[in-house]
Amino acid sequence: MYTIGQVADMFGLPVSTLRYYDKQGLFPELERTSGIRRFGDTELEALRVIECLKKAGMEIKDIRLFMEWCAEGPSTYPKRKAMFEERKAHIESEIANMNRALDMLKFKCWYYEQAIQDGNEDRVKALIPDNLPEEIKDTYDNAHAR
Amino acid sequence: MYTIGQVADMFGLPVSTLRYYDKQGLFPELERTSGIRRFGDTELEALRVIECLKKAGMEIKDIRLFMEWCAEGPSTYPKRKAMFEERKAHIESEIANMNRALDMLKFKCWYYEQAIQDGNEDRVKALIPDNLPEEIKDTYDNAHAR
DNA sequence: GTAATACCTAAACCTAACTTTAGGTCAAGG
DNA sequence: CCTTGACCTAAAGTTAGGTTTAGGTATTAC
Repeated sequence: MYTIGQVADMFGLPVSTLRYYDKQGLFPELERTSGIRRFGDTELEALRVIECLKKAGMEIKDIRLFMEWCAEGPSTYPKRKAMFEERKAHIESEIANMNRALDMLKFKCWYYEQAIQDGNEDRVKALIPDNLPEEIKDTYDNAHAR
Repeated sequence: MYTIGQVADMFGLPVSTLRYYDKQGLFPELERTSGIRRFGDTELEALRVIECLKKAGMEIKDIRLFMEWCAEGPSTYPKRKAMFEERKAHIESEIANMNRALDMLKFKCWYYEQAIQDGNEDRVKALIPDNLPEEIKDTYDNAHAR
């Protein structure tokens, strides 16, 4: 059994965050001795799950929901799977978006590299082909391939 | 020249958002006739830039900074490039993080798929190799490769 | 002539996930 | 005895990027 301060040190989290998680119902089994929180294995495991699911961009209310489903037993396997499938699809589309943004940024870096060399944007502007430079300028590769 | 409502329709943005951008100093050249905003080519171009940089996760204050640098001329090319380089590095590390989260989610989906088939988690738990199941369980591929 | 629109402002509200503050209990150390 | 430090609570504050509201003007439609 650990105090809140010990757990905070173990996980590198502020004490206030742990109290906040508790308030959000993320430690439903948490015990207290004369008002003081006592963190046991259940809570440490819960914290590991929380850290993991937060990395996947899950909101606290969803994490709580997931934990409730875990407590309910095997009948909630499909719900839990559906939650992760939905998260997976979401993350995949976010990754795709970020890759598009990344192409744009690569283009911008290349563009300013040229502009710095030339002292103006005239040549680099002329280099951009008119055919593909719409929104997402992955024009970088095109321009770069010259 | 367009009114705020026309621009809102053109970009599919709420009028309130355009007024908010204006308040944040994103249309420094914006003209008014008797109090009413008149959006010209400069502002439409600014909006295109804004949409583009927002997709790259840039904050409004950084977008404003970028626009100020653009107005200052060629001497700010290095600053602008540095800003994009920093963004690029940031996005790249975010993509790496999300790929790690994605591996975890794939594992979770696979895990619950097995659990649903078995009606319990006993077999699937036993399937997870002890060697690699630490934080980021890309164990999915390992377990799946059996 | 009045009702619906489109525009304007300032200021309050919203969400998420915390953090900070103010005020209080309790045990150990000097 | 009294100060320091760890714990507690409730409530207010923070941040970003808007959105909503309340209140006002001006034009157009019937």
